Amino acid sequence: MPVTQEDIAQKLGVSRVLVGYALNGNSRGRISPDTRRRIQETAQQLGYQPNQAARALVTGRSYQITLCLPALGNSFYSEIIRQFENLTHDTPYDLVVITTARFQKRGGAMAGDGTIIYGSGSMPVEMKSRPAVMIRHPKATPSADEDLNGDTVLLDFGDAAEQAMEHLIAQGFKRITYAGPASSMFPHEPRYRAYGRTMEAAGLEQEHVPIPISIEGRIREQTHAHLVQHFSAHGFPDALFCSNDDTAIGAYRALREFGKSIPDEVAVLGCDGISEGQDLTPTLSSIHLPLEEICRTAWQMLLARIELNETPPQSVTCSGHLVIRESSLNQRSLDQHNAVVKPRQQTKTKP
Amino acid sequence: MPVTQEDIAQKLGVSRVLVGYALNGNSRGRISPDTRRRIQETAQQLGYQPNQAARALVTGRSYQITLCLPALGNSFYSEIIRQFENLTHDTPYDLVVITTARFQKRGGAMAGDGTIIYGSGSMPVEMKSRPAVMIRHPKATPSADEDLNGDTVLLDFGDAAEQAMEHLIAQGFKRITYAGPASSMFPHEPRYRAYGRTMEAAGLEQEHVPIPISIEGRIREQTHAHLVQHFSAHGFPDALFCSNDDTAIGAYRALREFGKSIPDEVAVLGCDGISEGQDLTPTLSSIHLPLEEICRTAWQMLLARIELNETPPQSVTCSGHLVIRESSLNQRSLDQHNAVVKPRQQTKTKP
DNA sequence: CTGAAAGCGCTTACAG
DNA sequence: CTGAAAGCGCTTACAG
Repeated sequence: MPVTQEDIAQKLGVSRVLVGYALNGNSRGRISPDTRRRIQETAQQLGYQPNQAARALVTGRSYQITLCLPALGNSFYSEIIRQFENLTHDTPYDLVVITTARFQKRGGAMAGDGTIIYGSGSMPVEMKSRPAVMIRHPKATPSADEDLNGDTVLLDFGDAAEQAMEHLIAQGFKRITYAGPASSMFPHEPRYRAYGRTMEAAGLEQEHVPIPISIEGRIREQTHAHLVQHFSAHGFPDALFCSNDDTAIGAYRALREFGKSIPDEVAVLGCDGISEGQDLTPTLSSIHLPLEEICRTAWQMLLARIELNETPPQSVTCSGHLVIRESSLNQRSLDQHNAVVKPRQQTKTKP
Repeated sequence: MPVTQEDIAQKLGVSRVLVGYALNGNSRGRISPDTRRRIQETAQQLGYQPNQAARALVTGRSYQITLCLPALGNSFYSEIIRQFENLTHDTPYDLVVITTARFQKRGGAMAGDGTIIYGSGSMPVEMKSRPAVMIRHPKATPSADEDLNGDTVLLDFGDAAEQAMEHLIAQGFKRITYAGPASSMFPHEPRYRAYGRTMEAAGLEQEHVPIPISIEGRIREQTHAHLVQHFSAHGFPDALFCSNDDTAIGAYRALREFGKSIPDEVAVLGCDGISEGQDLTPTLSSIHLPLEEICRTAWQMLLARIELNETPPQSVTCSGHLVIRESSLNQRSLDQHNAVVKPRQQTKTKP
């Protein structure tokens, strides 16, 4: 059985309240230094650990923040966990990581002082009374976004997605395919919309490949499997515009399996800007999200909400920006790019 | 203010205990179906959420498992989180993710029902009384490993590391360098030891590159920076034996920057077997850890320990195995490998 | 079928 | 400088 303050009090023959004061130390001069020392020593020696549940019950604070993610099969989510873990560093908060599915099954009944929800859905009703902030993409309709029901960090891919598509078109690619989870294919979705508009403006034919994603698995594996089938049946596009980087990586796998080289035969452009992109060959062009800023903003909003629940719900928008690397370039651009970025590689001698 | 059972009881004019019974449902026929229904409806309508702290205090169970990791800057740790997240699926447990540094600062005072600690250190004294399992590498001395002070999943790289080194030597590489965090360089460390023994047996000169790692950063970035300096000063080895895959990926970056092609000019072999390895070019040879098995074993040990604290501490060993992909092959092996693994790529036409 | 009581371990205001 | 009391919200045995 764990040691309690009571145990320490009995052993020392003092009241159990005194022990509490001595251990927490916030009692200006109420306790003689000697008594305090004796109590602390005994606590140490008995291996006393405060019961967090009891403390949370009486203070109303657990010092836990729940981080609710759609799944863990996408690298991007790992980077989010890492960001929030960093943000806890100089705070007393711990991170409880949970999937959206479980969170909903639980009806939002969490032990934490607040919740950060990443996802495209809307805030669960249960959360409205508790501190929470959503990080999400725009909803199906613009009007739905106006309906703020809590603090929100809105992810905006719109401009960057247009730029990405214009870049692809400027490279001379004609058959450009949009690939991604089916959930990223609805009219108001910024990437989907940018794709549709630019393709139409350029007079090009659209081609959508919705990837069936099961939430337990890894996106890149599911994408790989699906694209292999798709390519077999429909041949290869000039370029692939992927709604996230894991999809793009799945596409790399599939294309490599067919012996198609990237980007000369098929160009690929991703979205999210996971750091793994720069370790791929070729390096992955992508729409980068300012992840550090996004997470820091959400964190600060949540902490403010926990401290004082007065202010009206806020919404902050964070925009992605296009980062062009190798995977989306035509042959000429690629040569130029290499001349600038990798002068040393030019001197490489093939055996 | 959150709604309590008391609020429901008052609104309905029943005792507050009755509400508790009605809501938890484990009172065989003690409550009339009608009353129960009314209570449940009111709870719903008031937005009642059980107070987890109160529940934990009285039951002595928080249904939280603390997962303690050295840091989050290594991809391998993300895969570990993912494994444990999967393991929680059909259980009532949530995962609290915490770094070792914080865990120690806290003196191990965690809210959870049990703790899983990944790392090479020893079990903190404070944990000995509470359910915990360590996943770790062998310690500095074999005798220290005998001293079981808790349930342990021991990671064994020994045989696989010998095989890896023999493979590298068989490929004809002479100057083989051992690179990795300084923490992976002590005499009894299986990889370090295997390296030393095989190099000595082959009459080759040893070369160690300890990478200075700060725990907040990402291993691959720190490795990259350090290896660029190292290569500038000492030139290039024939092969790099890295004590983890993130180090290997950092090496990829550095080598690429010098225009060195892998594996023809410098071969690379990693350790851990993160899934990202197969998306690299060339695909990464590595010592794969059976991560799913490791985590499942730790999870089951911990759950058993939480349910019944009787059995003596157990230790299970999980062994890594060598997976040879492209990055560690000499030119001839690589050609053979490609002929077998990627027949379609042979027909690829370079523009 | 229902109610009143005890207690989990802690913190915090209050009285000496 | 120290002690006794109240109460956080819940669960669980027990008495009607």
